Formats: sequence, structure tokens, C-alpha cells
Amino acid sequence: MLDIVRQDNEEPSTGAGRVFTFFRDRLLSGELKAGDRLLGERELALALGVSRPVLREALRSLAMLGLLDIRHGRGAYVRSADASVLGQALTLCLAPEPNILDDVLQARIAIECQAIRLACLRASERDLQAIAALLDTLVDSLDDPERGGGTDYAFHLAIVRASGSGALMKIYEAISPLLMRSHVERRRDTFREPAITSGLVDAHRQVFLALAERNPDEAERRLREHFAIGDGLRRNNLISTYQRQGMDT
Amino acid sequence: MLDIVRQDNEEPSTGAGRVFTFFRDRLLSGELKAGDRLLGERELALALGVSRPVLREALRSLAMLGLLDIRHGRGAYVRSADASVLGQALTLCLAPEPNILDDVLQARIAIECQAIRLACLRASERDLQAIAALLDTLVDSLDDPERGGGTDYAFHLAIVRASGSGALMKIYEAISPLLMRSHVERRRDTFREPAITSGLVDAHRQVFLALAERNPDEAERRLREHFAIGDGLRRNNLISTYQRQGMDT
DNA sequence: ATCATAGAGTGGTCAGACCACGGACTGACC
DNA sequence: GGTCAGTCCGTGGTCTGACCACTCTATGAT
Repeated sequence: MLDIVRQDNEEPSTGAGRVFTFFRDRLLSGELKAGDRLLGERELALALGVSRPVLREALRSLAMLGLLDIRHGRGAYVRSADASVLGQALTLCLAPEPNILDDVLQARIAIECQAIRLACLRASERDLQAIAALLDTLVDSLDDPERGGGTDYAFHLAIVRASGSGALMKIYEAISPLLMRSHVERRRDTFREPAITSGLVDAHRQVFLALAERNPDEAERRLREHFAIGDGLRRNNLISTYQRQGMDT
Repeated sequence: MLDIVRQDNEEPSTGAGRVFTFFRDRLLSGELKAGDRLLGERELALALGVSRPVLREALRSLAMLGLLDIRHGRGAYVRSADASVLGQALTLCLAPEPNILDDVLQARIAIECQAIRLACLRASERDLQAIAALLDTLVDSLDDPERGGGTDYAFHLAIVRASGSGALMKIYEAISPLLMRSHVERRRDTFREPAITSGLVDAHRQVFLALAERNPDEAERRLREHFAIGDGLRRNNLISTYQRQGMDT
């Protein structure tokens, strides 16, 4: 029943595995901090009692996981925790799944709705100001789809950041790459007509107002509404696109 | 602004990096499926034009990421996508964060609330039956804290599964290890008194009933209530513990 | 003072060899 | 004929030692 949760307490049988967990644990315990420089490969291999190839396998693995930054001629440095690795891992895990692009939207809604509830409780004045500023930027960048899309994302990200929850933030960043792919894939179907975009700004403003009033239920409600409308629009556009195709035939 | 989302399109300068992305892309495109067996290291090295150590660095990295299952004397096999890697990555990413254990609960609430909404729309009869069965098991295992905890987790997991969202499911599995740590750490403070446990069962039943009635708003409301009560209990227990400590002093 | 150059230190790569493990084949024995 | 043990081969695991390529720095000449 709880297989999923089982921690691998098994001692890795292979040397590279041992070295890997050695460094991973130091990283977890904070004994190794971001920016620290590791010893040279030859010295490290000697110190850990393994050969250089074995050490390199472990180091390379840590680098691929984004935990290390190894640079030719300079050395290996501990990298700050980066959500991009998480994003890659998530992408890999979700790859075999069907409808990932649509499905990841559900995760987005989940994170944001909880984030805005927390934000209503914990957002600082600076957080609110930042979000308000992005709202202005959103209005300014209505005519530029590229910039507008970026601002849109930044607005939502700012809300998650205002939640003060590192976990929500990291997960949100992790699904961002997939979110972007979904966004790009969908851009073919969506058209930024004035009626749509003005409604978009208004929806964002409503969400922000509820947040500024520190009203969690209302904020979540409006956010869900915003997502639902976006979903409806996409559906309609899709339908009209098919209809157009039908007429062309 | 969108740095986070930037995909690394840069060609890896190192040989191991090239081999790594080579296999990663095959994995992503589905060209390599779970269960497939890779060629031997010597043949692969020859085929890809790199030396065996370099190839091994790449393979080992893929194995550390959980994408490959390399077994001594047998060979390297493609592993099915596994959320445990995600969990590890998440743990690593969140390690430097303060209050992770509490914070990850926020992520849990986020996922579950959205999941139960979806479940109200998409849960099959089998899903509902499975959840109902777990509810019964929960009642049966009231006196066994260990088994009760497991059933509790299984109940919530079943709800997420009933949402039919792979993304939510994977993320939920990913935070499970941290959730467990949080649970264990807290078990010192919580006591399974009859009054508490009976209330617990009732809360679960209420959630299930709303789900069975396919009422998203009510289901989410009851779920949030359930979490809030648990939170309150923890707080009270913590306080009483401190008070006891104060009396002991 | 500035710049070019040489050296040292570091990661990147390679070749070849040997060890350890797992499975399959083969043979003897029951 | 069936079963079991032993052997062999293919596989990953490890090691050594060497050489290449990159980066920085110190040294020297201009």
C-alpha cells in the first residue's frame, strides 16, 4: 500500500552510487552550500577511496541532476537548488501520460487556487504592489501578444510567490515548462481579439481586488472563473476553427 | 522574467552530456519504451563514437535519474516513469527552504482540493467503490495507529487517483515522501484518542458523501474543513505538550 | 603600465585490462 | 527421463595511467 513512499534505505552496491549518496546527503544536510567548490577530481577520488572514473560517474550524475556545476578547467561548484531540474523530471515522468498538456493545467489551477488563499493571509504590501504593477503592465502590453503572454505568466507567478509557500512556488515553477508548451500549442487556436483581451484584464483585476481585500473565498472563486472562461474560449475557438475548416472543404 | 522557463537548447559541450541528451530525447519521444533493453556498454560506446567511461557517465546519470535500471551481469533496461525520482528532486529542491514539512502540507491541500473537484466530475463507479472500501478499512483500523495512518493516506490517494489527472497524481506522489516525514515528525505530538479518531472517520465520511453526490463545492469545503481541523488539533496538542513540559520543569 | 606568453592546475577523454555477477548450457547423477 | 551441479560466456564494475583541452595566473618583454 505504501510502496510509493518507501525510502530507499538500501546501501547502493556500486561505488558510484555510494559516492552519489555521499554528496547528496551532504547537500541535503546543508553541509555543502551553494557556491562551494569541490576538491579536484584526483584528490576527491583519493579521499573517498575510489578511482577517478567512478568518482566522475557520481559527479556527472549530480551535475545532470542540476546539483553541481562542473566547468572545464575550473572545477566543480555546488549549484543553488533549481526548479528547472524538477521541471525536467516532471516532464520525463509525465511524458508517457496522455493529454499532459491539458492535464498540467489542472495542476496549475490546484497550485494557484491554494496559493491565492494563502496570499490573502500572508501577502505583504510589497507583494501586492508588485502584483498591481504587473496588472498595469498587462494593460500596457495588450497589443503585443508576446509581451502580453509573458506579463500574464508573471502576474500569476507573483500571486504564487505572494503565498509565501516555497513548496507551491517550486511546484509551480516545475510545471512552467509544460505550461509554456501547452500555451504555445494553443496559441494556434486562440486569437487576441479586443473583446477577449479586455475581458482578460478585467478578470485579472477582479482577482487582484479580492486578494487586496484579503478575501480567500472570493479570490479563489474569481480565479476559478478566470480559468473557466479561458477554457470556454479555447473550446469555442477550437469549434469555430473546425467549422471554418469544414467550410473551406 | 521568463528565465525559469527557458529550455536549455544549448548543445552539451561534453561527450557524456551529448549521450545523455541523446537517450533522454529517445525516452521523451517514446522511441525507447519501458522494459526495453539497451545494447551492451562496449557496443553502445562503439555505436555512439565515445569511449566506454564516457558512455558509462551518461548511463549512470540516467540511472540516478531513475530512467534506467542497470543491473550487474544483466544489462541496462529502460525503467517506467517513476514518481520517486520526482520526490527525490523535490526533496532536494526544497531542502534549503525553511518549514518545508509544514509547507508541503499546503501543496497537499492544493492538489487534493483540485483533485476532489475533478473527481466529482470524472470519478467512475469503481473509483467510488474503492474509496468507500477504504472508508470501511479506516473504521476497522482505528485501534492500530500504524495501519490507520496507512489507510488514511490510501484514502486520500484514492481521491487523487479518482480525479483522473496524471499530473495531479504524480505531483501528489512526489510530495508523499515529505508528507510522510511531516507525518512521522508530528506523530510525537498527536495522540489517537477515541474522540479524535471518531471525528476523523466522520470527516472522511463527509468528504466521501459529497464526492458521491458529485458536489464539487461541498466536497472541497468539507475537505478543507478536515484539513483545518487537523491543523487545529496539531496546534492544540503542541500547546498542551509545551504546557506539560512547562509543568514538568 | 600593458600585453603576450608559458606554466600549473583542472576537467575531458581514452585505451586496455581485470574482477564480479548472472544466466545458460552441458554434463553427470539419480 | 528428469534433476541438479559445474562451467563458460556475456555483462556491468573497477582500476591504472596516460594524454588532451580549457582556464587562470604569474612572469617576462615591450
